Amino acid sequence: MEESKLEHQEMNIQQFREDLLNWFVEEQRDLPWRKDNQPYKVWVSEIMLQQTRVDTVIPYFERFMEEFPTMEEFAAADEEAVLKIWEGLGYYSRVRNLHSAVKEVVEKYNGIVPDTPKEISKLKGVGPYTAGAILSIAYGKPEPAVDGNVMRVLSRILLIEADIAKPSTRKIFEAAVRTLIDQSNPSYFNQALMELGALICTPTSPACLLCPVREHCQAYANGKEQVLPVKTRKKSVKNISLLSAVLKTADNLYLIRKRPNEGLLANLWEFPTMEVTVNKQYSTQRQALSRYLEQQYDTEIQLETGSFTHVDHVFSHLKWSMDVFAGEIAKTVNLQDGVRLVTEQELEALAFPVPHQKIWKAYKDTQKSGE
DNA sequence: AAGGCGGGGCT
DNA sequence: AGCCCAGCCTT
Repeated sequence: MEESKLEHQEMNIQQFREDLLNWFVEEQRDLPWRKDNQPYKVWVSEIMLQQTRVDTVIPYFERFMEEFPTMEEFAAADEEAVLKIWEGLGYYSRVRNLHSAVKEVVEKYNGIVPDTPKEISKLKGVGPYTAGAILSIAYGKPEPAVDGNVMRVLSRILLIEADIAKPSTRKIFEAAVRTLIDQSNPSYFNQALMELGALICTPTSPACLLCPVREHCQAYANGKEQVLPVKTRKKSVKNISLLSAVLKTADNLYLIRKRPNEGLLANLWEFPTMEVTVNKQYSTQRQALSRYLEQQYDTEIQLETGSFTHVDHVFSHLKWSMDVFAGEIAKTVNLQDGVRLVTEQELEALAFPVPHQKIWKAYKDTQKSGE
């Protein structure tokens, strides 16, 4: 910051705002959450957009608003419905926190989303970025909304070389935004910075020749747009080998279980699964899975000889490598808490993480081709 | 400050 | 095979 044009007052801030906003007025994308600025809609869209691309979010946002048009209706929903609407979107704690926070707004704030940084930041799942986004977009308040786009764009325009992977760096950019932000239209100013990051000032090969604020960009002037922002990289993911089973009773019911209420994929449903710690022989794996299932569910199980599918799935911090067996439950199951026997229709109405959706799809494909 | 927490689409 | 994405929470 010390060496930036911003502090030396060399930058024409008025002209920068005007160029940025004029571009946004002309070029902004037609997105479903831009039809109006209702705080509830802005809120839902901002939660969905955390670490998630616009194109991915669009259909989820449409379905969400169709199912839960008001905060009151969302607040009244049960958790299964809440998880189902989020199924496949990832980072499921987002929707658990959103549900909790919307209930709080309905109960304690008379259904009005708070409009101050202090109050809105207390809501679960509303961090510095989301607070600023809601306050500026829904309420027109001149608060910074610094996300990955904004840090990338401003690191280039202002030639800021701080490592954007560090949590503390965000404060530098918030300070910059407080100086730059257009007081008469903070909503468009914040959205324009993000839109510019998404459409022009992209992570690799930014389209500088099309950039509306190229004349204000210090990185472009110094040929540094390709080396900014500075970002240290994270280490690679851990591999985990799993064995799963699609188990069916003679009555065509499937055995599923609910994951623990915290941690990875909390409260989502899955097919019974065990982790394998060592690389064992094929038949031994099948035996290990069989023993695990019979002990776990106090029943007798006949697994088919070979696994019918293999599923690889990469998360942000680990990788699942799953071998999946089909089997029949020979005896009555002792149903513990969080374990259910369900029909196909019931199964498909519950929320499953994508790797287990892949298993189900592969299973149904084998049923189809096997007939 | 560092790591957990999804999933998909680029390069 | 990484990297990135309209981040937040816990430790």
